[in-house]
Amino acid sequence: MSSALLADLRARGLVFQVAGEDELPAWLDGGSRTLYCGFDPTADSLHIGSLVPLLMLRRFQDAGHRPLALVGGATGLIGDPSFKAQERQLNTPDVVAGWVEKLKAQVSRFIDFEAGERSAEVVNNLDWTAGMDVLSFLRDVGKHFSVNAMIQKESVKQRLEREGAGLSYTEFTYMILQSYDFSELNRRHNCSLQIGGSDQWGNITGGIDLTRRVNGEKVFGLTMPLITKADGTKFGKTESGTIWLDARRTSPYAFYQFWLGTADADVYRFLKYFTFLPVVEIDALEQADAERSGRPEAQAVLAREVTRLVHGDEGLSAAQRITEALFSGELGALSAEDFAQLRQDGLPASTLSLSALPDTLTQLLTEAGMAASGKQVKDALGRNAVLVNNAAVGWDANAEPARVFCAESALFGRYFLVRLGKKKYHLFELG
RNA sequence: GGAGGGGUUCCCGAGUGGCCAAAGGGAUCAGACUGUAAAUCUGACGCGAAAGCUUCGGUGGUUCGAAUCCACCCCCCUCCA
Repeated sequence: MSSALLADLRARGLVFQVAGEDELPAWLDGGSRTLYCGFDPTADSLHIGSLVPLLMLRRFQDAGHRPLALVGGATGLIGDPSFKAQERQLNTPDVVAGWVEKLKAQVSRFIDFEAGERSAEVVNNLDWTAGMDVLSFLRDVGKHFSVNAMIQKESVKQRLEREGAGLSYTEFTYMILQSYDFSELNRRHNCSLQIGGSDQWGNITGGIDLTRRVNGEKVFGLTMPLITKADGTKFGKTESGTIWLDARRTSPYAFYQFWLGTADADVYRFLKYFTFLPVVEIDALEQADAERSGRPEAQAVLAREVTRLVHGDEGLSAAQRITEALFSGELGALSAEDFAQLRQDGLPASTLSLSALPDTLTQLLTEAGMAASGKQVKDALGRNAVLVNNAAVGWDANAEPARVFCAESALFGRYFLVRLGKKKYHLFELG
């Protein structure tokens, strides 16, 4: 059963490095095992960078194992230096504690807590570090670590070698804390496998070594590859910033759109990473797309699957509803109820008062958040890239917002759907 | 504690008295071409509709004029102790 899991993970390209490679398949096949992955609270929500590990926990659970999601209430107070170019600023304990609670809830949506023996659990490393005193830490944990070995780790090397950067003792200690987590989870929960992103390799092997020394236990590690894009730009960022898992930060519609915009060169790989679709199905889809000319179907499948995983069926249908309405080019087909629904569904929207319009369109659209500055709106207006209810508006109208936004041209007497560029929409409702 | 090197517009990085709102690259935004893809080409890119206003770690100073010179302060890095 479980060596089948490993084979599938490999086929998906999800296995980057394995510690204990020779024995891992047999160990997994030998029964229901406990594994963990850590998520540090660096914000009040995880972003899609955490999606691969989260789904990985689920993949293991579906294969009969027991996942622990560790939320780093302690490590989040320290900051992981791994492959970070600079020292990070510390957040206050109460802020981190608040984020821990948010992440707990978020993480919980991806794993099953009602699965009998393989039921998932959320743990917090603050539980076993908060009460520890410095001397115990130094004598019982720190003594097992060789600084000579620690400074050899790739993850901190650039910080140690690079001119203009540095590494505080605090962040340097991060590795020890995370290693201690592994040994504690091994002791408390018989957890014997840690998974994480490839940047976590140094921390994971540190934990493996410590667990062997203090518990005398052989434990395993597995890392997933860094998600890259074919064009070399960073995955997970877009014009409007990070793609978050929290619907309040990134609406299901924006989330769906993000995946829909995946490049052809990346989409089949992403399907393997981010969905539970069988590899053979994905390969078949790739084949079909290649044989057909024109637009591939893969992006739509990817967007649908991932949006459903993160936002559920409701989030998905809201996202699809908006997408359909906006990109079908048939605004006329929308009813007044549809507009109300779009706003409900998370289409960026705001209320407009005809009697209190700003002096210029640039002001109006900038304030609505459609562009970062008036210059961008100006540029768009000058290129006929602003459409109000599907009618192009030119730069000459900039000083006369009242001409564009008048009661007569409002759809259903109250709606203005403004499009800036190809993809940015904003709904104004008279109020 | 000592010596040296740094802090420039989102990032990297030029700029050492006026020609600097500040080269170049990246990112980003818009246009063309397309398939809400990529690549390519074009334009924008401190704020402002404009007049104009505000920037080069901070505070003062020199000067007709300072990112550039001076003083003090803050922060970072390297080496020595």
